[in-house]
Amino acid sequence: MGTTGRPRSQAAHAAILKAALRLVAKRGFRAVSVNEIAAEAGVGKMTLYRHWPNKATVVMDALLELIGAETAFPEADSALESLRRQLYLQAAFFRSSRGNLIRSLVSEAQSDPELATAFRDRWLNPRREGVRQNIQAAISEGSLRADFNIDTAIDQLYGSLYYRLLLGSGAIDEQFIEDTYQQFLTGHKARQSVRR
Amino acid sequence: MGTTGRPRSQAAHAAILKAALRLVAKRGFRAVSVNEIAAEAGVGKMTLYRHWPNKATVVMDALLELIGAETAFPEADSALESLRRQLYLQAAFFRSSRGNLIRSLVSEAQSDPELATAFRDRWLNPRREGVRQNIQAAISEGSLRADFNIDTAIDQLYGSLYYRLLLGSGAIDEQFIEDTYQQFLTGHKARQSVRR
Amino acid sequence: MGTTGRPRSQAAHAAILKAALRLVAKRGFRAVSVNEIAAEAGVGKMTLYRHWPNKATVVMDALLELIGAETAFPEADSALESLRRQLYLQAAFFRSSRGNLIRSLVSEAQSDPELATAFRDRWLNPRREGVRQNIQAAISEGSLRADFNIDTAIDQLYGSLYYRLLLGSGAIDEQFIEDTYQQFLTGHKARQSVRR
Amino acid sequence: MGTTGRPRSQAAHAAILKAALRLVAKRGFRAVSVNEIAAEAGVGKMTLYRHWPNKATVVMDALLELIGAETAFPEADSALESLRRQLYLQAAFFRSSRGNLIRSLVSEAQSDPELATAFRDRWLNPRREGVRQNIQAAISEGSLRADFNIDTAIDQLYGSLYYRLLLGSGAIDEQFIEDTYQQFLTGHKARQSVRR
DNA sequence: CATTAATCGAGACGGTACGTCCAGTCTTTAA
DNA sequence: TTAAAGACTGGACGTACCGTCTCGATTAATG
Repeated sequence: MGTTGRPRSQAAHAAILKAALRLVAKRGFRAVSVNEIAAEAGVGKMTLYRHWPNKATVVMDALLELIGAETAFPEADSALESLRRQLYLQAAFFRSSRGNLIRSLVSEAQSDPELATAFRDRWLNPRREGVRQNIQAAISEGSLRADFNIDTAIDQLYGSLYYRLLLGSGAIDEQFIEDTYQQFLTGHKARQSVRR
Repeated sequence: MGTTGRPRSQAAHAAILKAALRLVAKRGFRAVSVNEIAAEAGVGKMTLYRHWPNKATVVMDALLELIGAETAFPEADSALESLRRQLYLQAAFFRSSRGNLIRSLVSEAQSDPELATAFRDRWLNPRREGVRQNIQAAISEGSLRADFNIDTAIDQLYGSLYYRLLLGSGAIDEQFIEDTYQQFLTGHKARQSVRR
Repeated sequence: MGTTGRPRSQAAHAAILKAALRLVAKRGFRAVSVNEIAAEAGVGKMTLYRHWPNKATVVMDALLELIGAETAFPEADSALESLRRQLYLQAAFFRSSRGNLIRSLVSEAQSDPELATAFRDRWLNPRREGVRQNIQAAISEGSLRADFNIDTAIDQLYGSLYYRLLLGSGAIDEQFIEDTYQQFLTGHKARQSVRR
Repeated sequence: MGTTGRPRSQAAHAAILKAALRLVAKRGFRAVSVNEIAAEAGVGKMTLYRHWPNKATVVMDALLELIGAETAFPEADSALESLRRQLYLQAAFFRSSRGNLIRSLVSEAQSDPELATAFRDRWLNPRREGVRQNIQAAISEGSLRADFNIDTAIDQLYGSLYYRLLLGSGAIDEQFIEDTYQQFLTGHKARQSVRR
């Protein structure tokens, strides 16, 4: 009777994501074909398309499932310190070959509105939400002022990281991150003393 | 010496740039084919490929030759005011359909290192240089401090604009620009009073 | 082994041959593009190139698969009579629009050695072999002498048909065929009387 | 009358024909581009097109002007012997690399009716006329019968040469030519004794 | 001897076809 | 049923070459 071969499916799912991650991180989205991803995963092309509607979505999921946790908010003594450490984490991620996934997806999103929406909804906004909560915690802690537009602040904080990732105008190194963090702090810290 | 033979047609050159600009601004880079650009320009495909090595460089040149001057630095009473107005100008450009050229080129540059280099050398860096000179003028005028990394400051200033253009996380409206400018000012103004 | 995967579509194969035959017979080889053949067949260009390496081999196969049988040897009371009838058959074929296929292939073969070989091996030689066997049968029947070079005789017999097809120096009509046949007979018949 | 201006260069004319002959004989018509011919002749492409309307016509003229005389009728004691020697001459020409000119022109003529007409009118028919006159001389001399269709006889005589040239079914060697000549003789000689 | 006007070499032009490539869909056999 | 394999349609790409056009520079015959 016909209930065979199902457990293979999850293995295929994982293998495809892993292959996509590896190939795109190494060679970039455009240089990698769907056939290659399927072959690298030891899978038929149809299996890939049964799980995802197109190449971009595979890479999107690879990003979320395999390295989404890499940029989670680290624990720290204060909300501000947590924010700062996350900035360093994000920078390390952008510097690594995995930064290619972000570059690829942003690139494709320019001509694929659905991907753009998915990238915002599934990658960008969750991370922004984390930042927002952290900022609000810092406000509650009295470290930051309360009278600024948080969305704009987040754009200013992370915009320069994406800028350097996508435009390659400079290294995303510790000095750059520290300067960026300090600039954010200068603009938004509460009037009285803020440690560090 | 290349002094013989029929000279390259400036009319064809210009027609191709104009067609590329129009089509890419309207429909986006990927949706426009080289054939379409050539047809729209009333030109053979080989002529296009004789003038440029690929579609991306055509659009690059269209950006530089046709709208490069649009974002030049406007005159103003002070260096700071000039900087602020240029920010508004850039924002207006990004909001317009021509913003598609920037989105397209940054997108393609992710998989085309030569284009990436060309975009930095021919578009980004000249504009950054303008900003840098303006900032230095503002420092000379005593409006800004002198002890910060100018490159980093420029990335913070323009990074959020490119971020919103490419990620679509929010409108590049006047409020956003004003906030961004003020944040820059807060972080870098000279200790004593700065108007506006 | 090549036992997996979707098999090549016989329908596409047949549709391409039919389209090629129709278009080339009507308009000639050079005037027909690969795109047209594919479109007429309702097929993607890649399918055509997956089945054949170029336009010429498609037409070659169309000739062989669709009209190869048209010039088969007809039954007759004697070997000589069979030979004569085949000559008439070939002439009718050359006069028809399908003669364009032969003209096209011979034309292309002048600049395509592989095609030339294929045309000889797959079209010319099998037919020559048929003629040779027929001639040998006629020799056995005592209608023809046995002391002539058969290859040369075949060239003399069919050469003038191809000559008129390719050079257009005169009609390939019944009179011409009859004269050609009689000339062959005069030169090669057995010494004693052979009627017609 | 507009008889002023720089006269056309006879040197250029000759150089082009010579280049065309050399290149086409060596590499074939299709493999040689007009640019190459012009370059080889040390001439601009426009000069070539001012003298001839297209590539095929150049080669046609090269054939006629440079090697037309090669196949002229040789003197001989009898009309028949002259005919036979011309056959050997033609065969030698076909065997040489210059046979490529004939192959090229016949090939192109299949898709170029004007060229086909020109080839018949300027190459084929003059030679056929020579053969016809020779045959008629042989008839007058009493060596050949008078009751056959001369055009058909010519086709039979030369058809097999063109056949071997174009189809490559066998060598155009002395044996072949001799057999072909004898076959013609057998079919058309006068009833009484004919020498050789 | 200067003028004149068509020619010259060089090479860009419009147009058309070619053969390649890949995305996303479909179709077979095997398990 | 689902998987792997790979053929399918569709459409863009970049190349090649034809025959035409446009330069600045020649070159004979005319005036």
